[in-house]
Amino acid sequence: MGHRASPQHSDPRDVPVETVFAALADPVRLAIVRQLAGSEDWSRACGSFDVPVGKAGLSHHFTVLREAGLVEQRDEGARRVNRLRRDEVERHFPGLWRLALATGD
Amino acid sequence: MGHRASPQHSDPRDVPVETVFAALADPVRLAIVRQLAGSEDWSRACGSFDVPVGKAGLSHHFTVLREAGLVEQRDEGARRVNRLRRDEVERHFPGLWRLALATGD
DNA sequence: TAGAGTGTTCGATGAATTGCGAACTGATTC
DNA sequence: GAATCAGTTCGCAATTCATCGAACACTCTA
Repeated sequence: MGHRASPQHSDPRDVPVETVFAALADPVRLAIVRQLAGSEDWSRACGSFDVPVGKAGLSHHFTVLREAGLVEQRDEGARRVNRLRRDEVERHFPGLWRLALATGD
Repeated sequence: MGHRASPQHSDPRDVPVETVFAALADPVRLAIVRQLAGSEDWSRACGSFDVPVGKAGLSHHFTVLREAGLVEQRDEGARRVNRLRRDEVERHFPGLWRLALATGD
């Protein structure tokens, strides 16, 4: 029977810019966001990212990204798949993706 | 005799974007930056900002802002005056000021 | 030169963050 | 149904961060 509780999301319009900056200030979360940016929407499960933390830490980082309004998650069978909220975030924080995703060469 | 040691600055081009995000993720530092943005260059001494921290904390926050390449400081007599590095930062992190200075209404 | 003003540094403290392993839930597969 | 896979939650240790008061250094003024 039971469903799994759907993850709780924030609307980017309700998120203060400090929260967005704090979310992206962590190297693990920035790596997640960058890998997500190079992937198709809903194509990546949480465990599929190349980051140096265990799954408990990973779960925490996705919570932070969700609450910052940067990532959306959806359950798909046993897996939880992700997408970057490209358009909503770009509308409310124009230029943020350009900054966050720049390689910094 | 003795001079006072000039503050040490980072070139915005050498600063990773995580560091910039971390600097701006703190509400006190964001308030400083916003007040600085509304002031003429070199017109504001460190102690002139309306933020709810003592001077020890204030000194720390200015160090963080300097090392993030966001603020420049210069000694002027007994006072240390500040300016926002508007152009250099805008060149290397285009759109950052627009994000950081937006009122979020 | 004594005092006031401005800002830095030090040491301590408390809070928040990050990380891990273990136990747990739900979904899939055998 | 049993084993497995994906992810969450809990409890804990380690680290970092923000903050304060006190002591210090430097500059200006009286």
